[in-house]
Amino acid sequence: MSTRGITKPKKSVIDRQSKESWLNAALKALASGGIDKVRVESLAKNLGVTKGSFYWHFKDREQFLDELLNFWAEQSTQTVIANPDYPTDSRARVRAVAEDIVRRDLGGMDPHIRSWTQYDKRRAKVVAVIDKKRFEFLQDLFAAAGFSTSGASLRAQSLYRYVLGEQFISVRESKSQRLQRMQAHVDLLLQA
Amino acid sequence: MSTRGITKPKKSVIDRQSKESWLNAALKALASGGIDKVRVESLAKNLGVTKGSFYWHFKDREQFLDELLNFWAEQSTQTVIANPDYPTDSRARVRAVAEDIVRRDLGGMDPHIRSWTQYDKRRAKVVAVIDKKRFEFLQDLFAAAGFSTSGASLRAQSLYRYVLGEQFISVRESKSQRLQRMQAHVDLLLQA
DNA sequence: GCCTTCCCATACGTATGCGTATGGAAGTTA
DNA sequence: TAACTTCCATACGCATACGTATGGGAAGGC
Repeated sequence: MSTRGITKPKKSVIDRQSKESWLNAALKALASGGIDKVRVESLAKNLGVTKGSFYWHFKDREQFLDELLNFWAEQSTQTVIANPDYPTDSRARVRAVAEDIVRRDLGGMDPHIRSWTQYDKRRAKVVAVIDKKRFEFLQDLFAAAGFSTSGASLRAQSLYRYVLGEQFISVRESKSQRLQRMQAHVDLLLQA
Repeated sequence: MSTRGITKPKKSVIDRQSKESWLNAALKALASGGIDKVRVESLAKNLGVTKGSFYWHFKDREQFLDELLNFWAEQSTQTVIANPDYPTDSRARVRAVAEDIVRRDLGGMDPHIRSWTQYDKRRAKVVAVIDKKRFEFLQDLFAAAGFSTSGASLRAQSLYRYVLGEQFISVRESKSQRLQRMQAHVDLLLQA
């Protein structure tokens, strides 16, 4: 995976960049101003190096953006599926997950990722895989809460669209407001 | 508004462009590949003219994009608020509107507009105004269906986020599937 | 038929950003 | 310490796209 092999981190006097530092800088730039702000010379400036470093670590910008997308995808699945201890009660679990999504702002990178990848079929497929994983996770939650397959599917879709849609609303509410809305929404989904 | 005054359309032999033809071409380009595909020389090629035309009609690209956003905003409010004959029964009206959103693909331009404007505070405000109008429209619908102010607000938010979220899901379903899901979702919202 | 206005073509200057070539400094190994 | 590897700086060529300057053709008024 890494070009550096399995050698130790190499603490050096001057700043040396790794692939990860470039990718993290890119994620930050992406979140701040979209994919248009992810420019090699701009990132280099932020990192305090020059393009020379970039083109040593990566072939070109295209390949770099591919790695960036995978970078997000890996983080994304980790934070959703592999998660801390949720309640054992199935309905309480649904609520806990929903609240966690708002509280820890999971999916906060989504609008930036989707705004970028929606016009690129190949990259959109990567996002589609994430969508599928997340959806199935939610569906299982609702299924465990006693809903039928179709009922759980409907509610999972509804919840997922709710989360996605929230990210794109231009008038952003406070976190507490969003949390309250989410709770009310989940109540609606769970009641029948 | 227009630079051409109130003179007649002037049918001429060769192709002459109006502001509207540029804006329509821009909307098409925007939908096809995002704001990055809205380039003056590219649009000119599509219209069969050169940049000379563009810079006669518009000051520069920035001002053009402002007009483009307003162009969308006007169309957007027209199609949502001023609408055909919906049922008089309040609950049936909610359903009809929801179905209409899917069927006529209202909000189909939204992902392109939002992906573009989300990093621009000034332009995001324009979108926020549209959000507000749409939301109040939906809230009134639910309020008329017998829900309290907060209950109608919650349901309007839920429905709006659902619609917004749907546009950004990478795995696009068929229109009939989406229609079915929407109906089920509205049923959930209306039942309590 | 001429002149004015409207609308566009052409050519140019400039800025940005990608990718490459090459040299060199820091760290590693022998 | 000499050779070698790793990582980056510098300088350059090139493509894209904006905006401007200028000229000119077409349509309508006189």
